[in-house]
Amino acid sequence: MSLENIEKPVPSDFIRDIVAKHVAEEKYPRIHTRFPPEPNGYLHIGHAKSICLNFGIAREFGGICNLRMDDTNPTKEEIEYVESIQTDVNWLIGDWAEDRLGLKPKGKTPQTISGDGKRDFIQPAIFGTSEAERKNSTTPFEPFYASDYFDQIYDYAEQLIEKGKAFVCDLSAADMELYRGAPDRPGQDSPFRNRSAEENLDLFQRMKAGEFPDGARTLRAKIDMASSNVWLRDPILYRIKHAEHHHTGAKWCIYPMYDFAHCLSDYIEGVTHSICTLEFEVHRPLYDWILESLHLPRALPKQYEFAKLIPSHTIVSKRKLIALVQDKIVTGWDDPRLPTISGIRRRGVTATALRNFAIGVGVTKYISLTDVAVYEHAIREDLNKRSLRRLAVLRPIKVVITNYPEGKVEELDAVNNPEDLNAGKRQIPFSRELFIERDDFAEVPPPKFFRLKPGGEVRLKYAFIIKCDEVVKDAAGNITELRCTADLDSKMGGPTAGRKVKGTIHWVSAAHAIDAEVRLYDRLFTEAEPEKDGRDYRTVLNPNSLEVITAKCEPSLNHADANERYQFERLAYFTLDKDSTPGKPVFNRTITLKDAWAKEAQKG
RNA sequence: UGUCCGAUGGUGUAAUGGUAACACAGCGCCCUUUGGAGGCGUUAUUCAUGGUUCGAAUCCAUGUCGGACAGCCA
Repeated sequence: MSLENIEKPVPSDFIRDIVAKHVAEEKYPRIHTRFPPEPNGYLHIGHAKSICLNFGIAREFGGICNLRMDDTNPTKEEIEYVESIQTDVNWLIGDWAEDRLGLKPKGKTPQTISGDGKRDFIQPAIFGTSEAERKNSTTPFEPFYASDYFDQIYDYAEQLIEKGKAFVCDLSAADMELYRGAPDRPGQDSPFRNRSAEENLDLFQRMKAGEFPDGARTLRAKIDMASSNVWLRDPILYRIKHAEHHHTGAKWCIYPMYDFAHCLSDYIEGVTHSICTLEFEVHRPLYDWILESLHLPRALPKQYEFAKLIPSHTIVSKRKLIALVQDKIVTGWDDPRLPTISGIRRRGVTATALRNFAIGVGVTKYISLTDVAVYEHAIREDLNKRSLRRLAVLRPIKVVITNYPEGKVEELDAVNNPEDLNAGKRQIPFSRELFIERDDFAEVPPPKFFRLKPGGEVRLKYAFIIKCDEVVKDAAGNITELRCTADLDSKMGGPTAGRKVKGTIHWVSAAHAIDAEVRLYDRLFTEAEPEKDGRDYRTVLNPNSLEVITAKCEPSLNHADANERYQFERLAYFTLDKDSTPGKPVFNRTITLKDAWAKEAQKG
């Protein structure tokens, strides 16, 4: 079984309970969910939860999950985002749910079916393929687009007008706000509410034909201006926007609103369970009203809502993320400190780890703050199992082994991954002059310091036990070199190999070490809730969220593989960054190892 | 002073009228050629009040607190 396929027990939550019940009742021929982002920004960790929920359900119940661009507002959406969304979704679902991904042949628009003298629109999904198969296929696939249904949605709007359930309204935006009332105060009917179906049809067609400027008129549902639910107070279905659309070009100058387009898109695609976040709870009656008013021939989709993921020590709102990029607080959408999926990926977090986290937080209707420590645990748990161990010294100090011959080099065996012996071994060169970590030596050791100290002994990982004989300093009193003697019998297999010394430290041979740029990433914010009580998140930025250093690495790291994950022993997990060039590797620190000594040292 | 939704250890979730459990975090111990990983142990929980019931985290009522909703955004 591959690492990717090691999964936690199947989760259970209130939505899955509902789905399981529907499966038992055979309510639908097949469970069909969808993940419907608006292509107006990059996907982030919150979307990851939604992706895992929707694809997870498809996977557990033998269903399909469509990827759909919810692109009904041309002024906010761009192709760049459409592409990044596809990349991120494919990466996240990987071989976990790739065969549940519902797509369609490129360019395909809904079929029209006539039965009982009634039109019906259907946009079926193709699924059951792997990403590799799709790439090699002669027929290109693409995600679904709400904008592919503009003709059908327009048709539905006319049907509503004919039924007397929608009207063209000439109220200005300001007047409409006045007429809407407030949550605790009823609204008033629009003076245009009782236009005839013929007049409405004519006006709506002229809206489509481009006769009116932006904002001049809207198409509104005729529901109830006195409803306690503001979303039922004759909500806008269509607005005029003379704007080019990234997918439909200049074809339209009227665009449906989210509420009108979404439920109908779900219906056209045969979605059974339309899962969204809690803020849409109050929209649900409208979702149902539109579908029921149209008297559609097939089973209607139902909307279910869950609480979105709010991770601590970060921000997730699209607007704020854009600000971080624009203010150059981070380097771009894929900055490894960002909670965007592209940033998370670049940081070195695996799709498996992100999924385990996103699934592990559970699905409820309670709005909670998820401690970033839970996320970090999921990353470490995954990386511990898969990462290749390597020796690297971040902040070097020179050590000379005085009883080791000058010019001698020996290759020592080192295990690649103690958690997976199949990962094999490699050899590391050892010689007279080494680098060890500055923090691993203390001239005046604090209590419980297990590392190198004057007159003390420590184990060099995979090598000898050494003893510090002399501390060499420059004129300013800075330590420049440690002179040590090795117990030459103490290496693996040697007579004194079993000798117990309290500490084991990492090292590299000075002559053989390669330099690598290492980017040490940390949390972007120092506070769990950067914007708590309306505070400006800029006041709680972590000044140390990125530190760039040059590290001394064992030679094998010259051939580091971008698809691998590495643990620099005793330090942290790293992955190769895309900025690497041949001979000049750049490593990103994904997450530190747990550091029990740091905790202990803090107590003292 | 409207409608809807919610409340279980420090945090996040489970228990679907029948012993309040799991994970993270914390603390302690064991083990360790990573102060990692692993193992063992431990601290700590049902918003309040009333009701129904043999029995309530679960059902009902009232209250308290928190959230969502008044874009021609999604």
